Amino acid sequence: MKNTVIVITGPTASGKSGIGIELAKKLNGVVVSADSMQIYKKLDVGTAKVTETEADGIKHELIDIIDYDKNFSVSDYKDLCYDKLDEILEQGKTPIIVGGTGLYINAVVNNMEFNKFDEALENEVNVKLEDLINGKTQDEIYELLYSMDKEAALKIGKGNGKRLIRAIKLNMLGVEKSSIDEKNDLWHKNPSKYNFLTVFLDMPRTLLYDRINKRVDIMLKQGVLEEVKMLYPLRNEKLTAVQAIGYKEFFNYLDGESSLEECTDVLKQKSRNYAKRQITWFKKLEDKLIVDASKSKDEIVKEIIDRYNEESK
RNA sequence: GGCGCUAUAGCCAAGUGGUAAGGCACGAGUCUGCAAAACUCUGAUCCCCGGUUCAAAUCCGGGUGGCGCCU
Repeated sequence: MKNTVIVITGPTASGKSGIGIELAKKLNGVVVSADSMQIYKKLDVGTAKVTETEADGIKHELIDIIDYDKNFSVSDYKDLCYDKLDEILEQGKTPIIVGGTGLYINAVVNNMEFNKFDEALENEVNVKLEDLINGKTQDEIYELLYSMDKEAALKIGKGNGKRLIRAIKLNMLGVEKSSIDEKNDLWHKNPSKYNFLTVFLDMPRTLLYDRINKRVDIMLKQGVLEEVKMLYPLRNEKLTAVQAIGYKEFFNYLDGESSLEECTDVLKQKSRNYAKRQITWFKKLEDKLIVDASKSKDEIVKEIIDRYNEESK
């Protein structure tokens, strides 16, 4: 019989962390984070990491696993996550995945399979790709992909440079993106060795936006700016951590171009925008338990545990 | 009280006679290795009334609201 793994998702500020901890207390659980920014060390306040007090003795995995000047990918995440799940299950504990990164959740829940490439080959391709793309306009890059893999180009569209380049790279590595897409629909559930109980914490949009705004104010009081200053020297590097919401919005303030208040408003705005994108993602998850996150923590936890007991019978 | 300026989508805003640019927000959505990223889609007949004209957001008169100045 498959082990049941609880997955708590929801937009930023919907209360995921707190629910995860409560569940872990009741189910002898360990929290496994599914957050593309909390994996970075030292980005604490801005990414709303759980504090030691909040964790209250509950172990959290896949947080602080990498330096912020390094890059990381979904594929890495999925492998690490499955390892952790096994480790926790072996100890007879309950793994509880908690996080808001849609792609990461999807990779785990739908057991997405990523191609493995030889590292040397990949490095070689990276260099060639650089030459190939250098100086080209986006339209030209689109044409290039169109000549290699028409279907993929049409699907991605002219505007999305990032994905066009990725598809070209895949092609150079000997894989047609369009053929992968055919085989592995992003939303197709590949069976995995786990039974996932996916929970989506939902609440009225206005309430959520209000909570987000308030949380930003709290982050400021907790000293995000210190972390912003730490990241500031790296602002022009191509690093994942630099794009985290909660930091880049204050770079203009440090440059002296905007006031602190203006930057704070921008951050609130960006956080709200992000929450909306997250919701779009989670709405599409299959077989999920939708819980009204504006209810009390106890009620929410009870609802989830009832369902959990039912599923793990 | 007088004089001047102004009134375009939720907000900012272009357009000064031929039938409403753009940006942001909101909403909807895409997503297979940077994903807290990147990208796509979606909205108004132009404050009100009257006039001039084949034709007005665009000109004229009046009204109303806002802004500024003056006494």
